[in-house]
Amino acid sequence: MNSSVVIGLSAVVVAMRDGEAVVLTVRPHDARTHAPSTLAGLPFGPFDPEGHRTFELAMREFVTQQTAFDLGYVEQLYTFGDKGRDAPRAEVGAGAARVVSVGYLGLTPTAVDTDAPDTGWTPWTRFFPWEDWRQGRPALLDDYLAPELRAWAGKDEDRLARIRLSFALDGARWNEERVLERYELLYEAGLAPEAARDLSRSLGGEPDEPRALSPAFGEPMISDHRRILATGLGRLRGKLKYRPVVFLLMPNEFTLSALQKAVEAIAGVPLHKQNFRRVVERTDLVEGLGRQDVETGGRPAELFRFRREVLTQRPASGLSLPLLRE
Amino acid sequence: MNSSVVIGLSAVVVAMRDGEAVVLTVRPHDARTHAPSTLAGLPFGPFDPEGHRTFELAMREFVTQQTAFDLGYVEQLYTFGDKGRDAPRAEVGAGAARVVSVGYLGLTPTAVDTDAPDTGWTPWTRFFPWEDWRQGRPALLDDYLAPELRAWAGKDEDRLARIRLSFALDGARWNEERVLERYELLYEAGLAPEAARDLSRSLGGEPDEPRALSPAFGEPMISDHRRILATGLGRLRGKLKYRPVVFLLMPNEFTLSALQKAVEAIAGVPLHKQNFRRVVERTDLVEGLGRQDVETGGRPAELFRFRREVLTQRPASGLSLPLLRE
DNA sequence: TCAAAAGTGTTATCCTTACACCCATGT
DNA sequence: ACATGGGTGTAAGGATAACACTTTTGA
Repeated sequence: MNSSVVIGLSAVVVAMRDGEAVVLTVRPHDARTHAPSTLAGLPFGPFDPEGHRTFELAMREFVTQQTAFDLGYVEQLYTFGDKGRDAPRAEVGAGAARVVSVGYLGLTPTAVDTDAPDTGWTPWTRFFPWEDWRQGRPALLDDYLAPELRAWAGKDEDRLARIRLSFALDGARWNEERVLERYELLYEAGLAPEAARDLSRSLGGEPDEPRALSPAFGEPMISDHRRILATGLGRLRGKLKYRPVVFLLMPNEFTLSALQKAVEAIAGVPLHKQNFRRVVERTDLVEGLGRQDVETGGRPAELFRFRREVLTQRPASGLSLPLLRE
Repeated sequence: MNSSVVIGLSAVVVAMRDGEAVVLTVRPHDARTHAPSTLAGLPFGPFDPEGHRTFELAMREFVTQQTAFDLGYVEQLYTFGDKGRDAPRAEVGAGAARVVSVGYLGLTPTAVDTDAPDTGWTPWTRFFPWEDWRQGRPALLDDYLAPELRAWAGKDEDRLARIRLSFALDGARWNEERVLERYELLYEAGLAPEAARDLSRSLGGEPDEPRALSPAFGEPMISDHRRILATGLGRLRGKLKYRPVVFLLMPNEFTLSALQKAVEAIAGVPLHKQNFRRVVERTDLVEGLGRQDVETGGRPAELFRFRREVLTQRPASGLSLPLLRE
């Protein structure tokens, strides 16, 4: 049989929904039983070398098909080609082909519900609960992750150093961008259910009963989708700081608090209110509209809009993150 | 015939050689005539879905095979899949397959000559002369590129804005990171010989006699290799600022001037000597060795080494670029 | 002694951080 | 009136940018 390569495209589509950052997820149906998968996945599909002129066009087509949803901003994330972590065959439906996944990041201001079945918006915190530091250092980090990671590392100094740096143990500073590094460590340590699954599949045996893991380790996803999601979140967190991408997630008019909430929801850290305002105003990226928001409580807030013009005028950087000390 | 996908891997391998930044290039032989190509290319090869476990391992194997050279640091750049810009079939040797190229960036401190035939180190300035602002704004920008680009844009305001921003026309500030954007604009405008070649190939005709272009437009490369190179240079320029990657290009011991020369050669901009020193010293990334360099002229300089330790201790950012005003 | 490159010192300015306080609305 | 969230002012500290100057070598 002629072994070949199949390219799978997956999308991390991010939006804001009442103050929370959410990703578009699907529950694909099993080829035999037609039951929807118990695990969530990202919208995905095979790339057709005949029909599709570029990856990006193919991407947009899939997402619209599967989710009845039109993508706005799109960028390529990474291409994964490791053996043993490819998408299950059934999902792509091509004989004995090796699957290579190209991940994409999409941002949209409208988290509209779709009629498409088994499609919905899920907060990313479900998949990476340890990444949310908005209420301070998450307790589950020290209670669940750290002990297991330390047990895995044993006396291996290299592993210990990686754990400390990635997960901010022993006084190391939290770096919110290293989402992928952290997920990969958990995977390597066998603390992601995906790891056991991939291993048993590559050995050709029946799937192991996955070790019972606390919800602290996050909800697993289909195939290598959690890895792609980690890549997307990390990229987005980095990009926030040097490109005005938050605005792609905001409606046309928004308050500064809503903007701050959005940045916090993505970056997963609490920000200093006054200093955040200053940062935003100094950059000239927004413009007050003079009008005010109908309130939820407290003094009404002024509405602002993103000054799209800046994009065509100067290189426009993003927003620095003025952290709020605990 | 069963149309399929072939994955091509290409490497942008960068090193320093007497103060210049150089990339590893090959001149592949024609399948029929066996004559080496007149155009330079990057080291590349097809990915074997059977034999290779990961892209990165495959990469390292190719580069070593083709150039008798071992890679150090490696990172993935981007995956290109556009129809019409794939590698010519002969190069990869697979029937009617669609070629997708995965580009990689490699950094090495030793620009050793290899015995491998038709392999060598080429300064990147040959391919992107407009990217070198070390001697001030390059004259060829205003003399050759700008007029042609403006002619192409005509009255199209969107194109004009892109040109102005990318190429720093009409008072816009030069942003050294946007290497790919600039190359893509030149390609789109038909000012890269590759564009005419790709167009004639996709129309199935005989290759057009490429329009005679001044050397100001840079030396073309095989396939989409100049695009991959542009991606690599842009990525490296960005990375300089937030990761200590320059040190991967330096020998174990170096002077601060040599370090500055290296940063300047990569970033393509002149830096302010005193302020550069301050930046380097403040970051604690280097350590004086007390010993001095045997000189080429002038006062001997102290030798420094990169403090590798920092990498395992804290997140370690790169070096800011204290620009030297003209 | 002079050119060339290494290396030091100092200042103004701007950005970040931190703290304290006032304002407008709903209940 | 008071709780809630919106919004302002200001001062300290650190980083950057710009300037001028001294030191050590080889020719």
